[in-house]
Amino acid sequence: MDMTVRTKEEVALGRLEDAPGFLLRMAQLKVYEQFFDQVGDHRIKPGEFSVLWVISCNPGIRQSLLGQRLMIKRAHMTKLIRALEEQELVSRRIPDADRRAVELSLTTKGRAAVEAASQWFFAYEQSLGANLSASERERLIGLLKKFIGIKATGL
Amino acid sequence: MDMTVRTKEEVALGRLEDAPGFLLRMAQLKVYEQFFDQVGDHRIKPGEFSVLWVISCNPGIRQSLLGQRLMIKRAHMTKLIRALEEQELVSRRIPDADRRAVELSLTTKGRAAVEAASQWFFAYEQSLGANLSASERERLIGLLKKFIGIKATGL
DNA sequence: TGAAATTTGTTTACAAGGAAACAATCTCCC
DNA sequence: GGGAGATTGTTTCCTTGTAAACAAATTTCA
Repeated sequence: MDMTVRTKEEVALGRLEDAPGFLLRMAQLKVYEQFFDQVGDHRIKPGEFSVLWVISCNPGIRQSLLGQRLMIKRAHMTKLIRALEEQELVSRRIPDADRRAVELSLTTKGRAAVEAASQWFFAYEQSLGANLSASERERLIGLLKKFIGIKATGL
Repeated sequence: MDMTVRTKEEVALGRLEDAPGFLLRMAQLKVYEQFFDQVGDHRIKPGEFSVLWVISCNPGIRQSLLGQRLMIKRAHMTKLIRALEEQELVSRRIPDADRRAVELSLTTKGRAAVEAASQWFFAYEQSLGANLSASERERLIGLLKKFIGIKATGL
């Protein structure tokens, strides 16, 4: 006799199976996996894209505010912005009103990069959740927005 | 006149606001933040707990299978298991049937640790999504399960 | 005013996690 | 049987992200 499990589907998860934190982690890992399958690695990564996108939506946004909104810690944001600056996608400006702060904008090259990347980025986002029906997908998006505290319109 | 945003809520996200991959990332970051606020850092981390828990649900499970189920890469699993072994929570056994493989079980100490940790772990999981109604929370759990490919019972 | 406390960003040192190359073992198929 | 190829786990190196200490500027408030 042999009690050991053999396939991934046979592995018992017990109560973990209904734990939202665990499920969110698994969902995010699956999304990342799908990203590398689909988009490959020779382009802007999702994290970088979100930073560029939000700067393009909010020109002159302060680094600290951008970090708060995207839940990126200050130390990491410094590195991200430096990397984007070295690629000449982002420009930094110290405002006179507060000389500790940094205001971020896209360069011309940065705007072009966001324009190009948003094509495949949103196509990839659209492809996520293909195993859900359209209404389930909408409902998931609405619930996630509410979960993280973005006003869920309608739902 | 001054066009710059000042508070987190004013930051425009544009189309990103409806991108499931982005929302999942934000949700997971929020969960992690809440974990450290609530549980503190002097205990087992969520990732470690999930490994211990799944071993306890599937005694003798092979390392590779555990990794597949929890979407943990082999290289990282090696480190995790070694750390747990050094804490004498997990024991490794090379089966005769396949001497490449490793079968994992909990030690007595490991079983006690899971028993104790599951108290606060599931309480913490229960506290997630407190800003959702009970039915919304259930629906979110069901949709996440379907999203990641665990059979969603009912929903 | 002017010292104490706060905010903003940077630096440094570290933890979590992944990719690629590797060694050992096992499976397949001639 | 025995080689080609696949699987399993480990090691090494690298990327991503965090924590803590710090410097500079700003705000608070006696």
